[in-house]
Amino acid sequence: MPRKIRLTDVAEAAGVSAITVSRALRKPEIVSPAVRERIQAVVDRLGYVPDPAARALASARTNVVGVLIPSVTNNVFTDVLRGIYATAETTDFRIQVGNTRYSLLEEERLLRIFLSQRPAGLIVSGIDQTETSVTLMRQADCPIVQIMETGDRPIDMMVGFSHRDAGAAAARHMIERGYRRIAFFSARMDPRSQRRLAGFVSVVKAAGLDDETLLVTTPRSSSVTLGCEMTSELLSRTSNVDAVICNNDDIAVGVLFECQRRRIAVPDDLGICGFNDLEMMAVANPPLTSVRTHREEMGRRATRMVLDAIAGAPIAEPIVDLGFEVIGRESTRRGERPA
Amino acid sequence: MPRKIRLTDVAEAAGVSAITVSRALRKPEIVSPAVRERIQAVVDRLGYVPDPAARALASARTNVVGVLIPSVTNNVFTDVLRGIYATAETTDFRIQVGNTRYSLLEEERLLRIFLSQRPAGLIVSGIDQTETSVTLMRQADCPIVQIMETGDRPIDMMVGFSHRDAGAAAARHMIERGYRRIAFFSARMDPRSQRRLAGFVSVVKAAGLDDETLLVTTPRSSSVTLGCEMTSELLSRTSNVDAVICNNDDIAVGVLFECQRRRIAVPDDLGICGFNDLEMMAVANPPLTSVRTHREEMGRRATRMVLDAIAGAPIAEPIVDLGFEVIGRESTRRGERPA
DNA sequence: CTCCTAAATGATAGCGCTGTCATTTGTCAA
DNA sequence: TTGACAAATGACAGCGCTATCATTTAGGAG
Repeated sequence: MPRKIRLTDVAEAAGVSAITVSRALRKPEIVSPAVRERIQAVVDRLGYVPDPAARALASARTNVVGVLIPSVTNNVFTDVLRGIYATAETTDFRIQVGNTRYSLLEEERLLRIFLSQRPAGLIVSGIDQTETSVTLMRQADCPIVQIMETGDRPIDMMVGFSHRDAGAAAARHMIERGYRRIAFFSARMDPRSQRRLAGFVSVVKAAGLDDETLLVTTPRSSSVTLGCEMTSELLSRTSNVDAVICNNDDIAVGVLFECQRRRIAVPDDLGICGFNDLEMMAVANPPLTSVRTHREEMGRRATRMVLDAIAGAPIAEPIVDLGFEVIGRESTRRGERPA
Repeated sequence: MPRKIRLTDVAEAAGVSAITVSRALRKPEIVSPAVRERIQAVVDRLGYVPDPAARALASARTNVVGVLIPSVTNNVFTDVLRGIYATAETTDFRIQVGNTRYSLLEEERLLRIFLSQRPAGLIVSGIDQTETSVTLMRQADCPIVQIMETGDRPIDMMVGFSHRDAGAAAARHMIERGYRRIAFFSARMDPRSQRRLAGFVSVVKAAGLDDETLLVTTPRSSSVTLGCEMTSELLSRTSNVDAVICNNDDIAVGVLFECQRRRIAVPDDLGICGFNDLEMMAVANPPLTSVRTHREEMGRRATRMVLDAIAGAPIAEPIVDLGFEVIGRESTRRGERPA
């Protein structure tokens, strides 16, 4: 293995000082074009790659953008991650993912570790950090974007949407489509799920349609299986229900499968609405209504905001609301019959 | 923001030299118990966290384990990732994921970047790296585990299973269950998909059941939608088919939805078999047969192998075959009728 | 020409830690 | 008590880069 090429090797070969090479690489515009090109040629010829550890030590700043998410398997976050990776991979910045497993304390622990490494930027999920976490982040001198939801009082920047509004919109959709006995299925009550539920509740209450027996929740994480089980549980409790809003698409698919098994007609006997609008919703049988969210775009946007802030660009919008759309499909297209 | 606590701060407070603190943290056993405890107390009190950049620079070795995977959204890899994160998060090592997007050249590029950072270890997907990548990895002086599949000639270590055997086993299962006109649906023909197809082909050929018109492939990435479309395509081409083996579970679910729409009876008119045995397969209607693979365990195992090797432990088994199981469910449980 | 200013380049000193070798301390046999 | 050897600890240099300040060069104005 040939000895590692260092900055000084490049400098020597190009006939300039080390610091000039350093500058040519980091801020080309402050080096004269002639020198810049000569250096670039040598860099290419020798295959020089800067040592990130040395850079970090000397500049007290790494090229790492930390990302804290609650799950590395949940579709919602992997979609966001894809957007983050896609945006970061054309730059010199590396993404480092921390998995908080829906624990605010684990988030705090990871935050400490990340911050001790002087990250270039940080992307964290949600707006419900612990007091300590918030303090840590306020003291941090790197750009920070909170993703997944919006709120007032951002730590620095935010990209997301209102989960409360989304839950309310789903409820309104069901009511407009003629459903009256609307159940709500929710797994893993993370803060965002709770806000969607709150939005749902506020709407059904206002319409005089609220009924606590129609709420099914569990701390287990969401899955298709869970959708089946929740359906069974609800139906064992009451048959007086004509629709289900699911806090996640996989639950909705589970409800659909269970309905098929029990020969419950969707959408006539039971309307189904999911959340996130995963790809499969459109091709299910029948196609399932869902609330579309913009997960990949959220990742892209958040990353761009961090990178812009690192570059010192002024932040036009510190809070970006990406919105959502209720995509009404056949699963909530009820025939004309008494409500 | 209080000044960062350094090693020397701890050393001073504990009344020892810096190097002793360094040793107490990295190799506690070579420091006397009394001193070790005194140092640990000071570390806790001051909240000292070592600077990874300085460590990396001084020791020419980072605490980063690089992971190269083709996709950050594909379920298969996110499950593996979960195993990797779970195993790594109890250690001082950080995971850094590189997304090759199924491109061997991108993989090579990322490999160069990763290796230039002197990673503690590397986990790469598959066994089909470019010549250059292989050379780079052979020259690297860190442990490397290839995951997802097995083969002879590992670069260093391997954890996976034989995709060819898995494809063959699925084919055998269908034949045993009485299917004779067995189609094969495959998206994104990555090397592993191709090997599963090859295993399938070898079995149907041996049984005299091979028919090229029953092969449906596409470079598009797999999805439920794709399963629907492939079903339509196949049926527009021929109706002489009694089963489908899908190279991915989401395709299988798509086939199921399309069958439901077309009122094709599963399993009597068409048997369906997926691959990976995602959670939803067991609760679909009817439950879908699939080939179960051990993705999370693969991630855990690979990470443990890397960590053990870093720690200098002898490698008991450099090649670990995790196997697979055909989980026969109702979707391939055909009633008694002429084949 | 000279002087002044800005642009370009360089010299120097670390960043916080660990590798290496040197020194001190402790233990035990003779 | 002494010497030999291992265990424990320390001194020092330097990993590869960049921040900071110093110096040189270029480009006009007068």
